[in-house]
Amino acid sequence: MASLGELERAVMDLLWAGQEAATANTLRDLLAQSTLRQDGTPGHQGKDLAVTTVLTVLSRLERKGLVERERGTRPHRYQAVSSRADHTAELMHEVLGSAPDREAVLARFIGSVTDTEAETLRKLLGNS
Amino acid sequence: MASLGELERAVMDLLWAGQEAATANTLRDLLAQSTLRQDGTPGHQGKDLAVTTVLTVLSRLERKGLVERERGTRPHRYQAVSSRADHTAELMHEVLGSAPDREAVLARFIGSVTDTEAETLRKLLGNS
DNA sequence: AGCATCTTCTACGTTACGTAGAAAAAGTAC
DNA sequence: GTACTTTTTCTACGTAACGTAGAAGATGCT
Repeated sequence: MASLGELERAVMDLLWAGQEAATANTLRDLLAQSTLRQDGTPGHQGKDLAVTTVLTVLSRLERKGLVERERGTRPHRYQAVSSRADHTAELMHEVLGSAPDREAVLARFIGSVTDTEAETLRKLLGNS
Repeated sequence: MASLGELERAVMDLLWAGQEAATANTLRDLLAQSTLRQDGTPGHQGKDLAVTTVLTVLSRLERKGLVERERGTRPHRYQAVSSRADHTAELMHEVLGSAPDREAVLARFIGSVTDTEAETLRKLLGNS
């Protein structure tokens, strides 16, 4: 239950970016603007989608357990179930768990981590 | 370029398990036996597949850059391009890289790592 | 009751994957 | 080098996920 489609991903990115729950219409509007990230990387191209398209995607994301919907409010509001960091970390664990030789995988993983990241990891592992 | 299908995965597992390059026929035979892992987890059900099926999958894996084929020998021989550990670690990096807030992801990741793994990581990060 | 808004249903095109037969290519045995 | 065997390539079909959206149904305001 790992991979997201392009649009699904774009929607999740928006939900993760905004802190509050959003409506399908809001999301549709946001998706219409081409999003450039701070680093200049193009997040996704501005697509002019029908609201129903967004709703379909949201339903699918809900079914996948990534999105939660408030059915009480009139335009339903949607929000990510877990933060992007949580979700991504979970994914990483899934990937790690897919191999029987986890230690070996970790070794390779650490081998190609940036210096900064290594430093972060040391701190996180609580040893000076 | 991350996800593999069930059969593709089974084939990769066999290639990763065996050290030598294998032929499609060998793989077909191996796939015919239900594989149980040491921990009792069922690796995959023994499926009696046509050789052409295996060949198709191998071609696709080659196209994806996961498998290398020796065209010189008569029954072509196939082998994994990188070890499972390498491949998995690479995947983990891909996942990690998919988030803008890598540090945050790492924090969550470390947060749910087993004690043994944490120990391994400390050693790997080379600080006592 | 009628209208505007929102949601659900249904649907179609595309692509990945599991699966394999038909046909082509390559090597083997006379 | 012709016939046979083995192997590979081509082509193809069914299924499922995803992008996409119209039609129809539900909900609420006036």
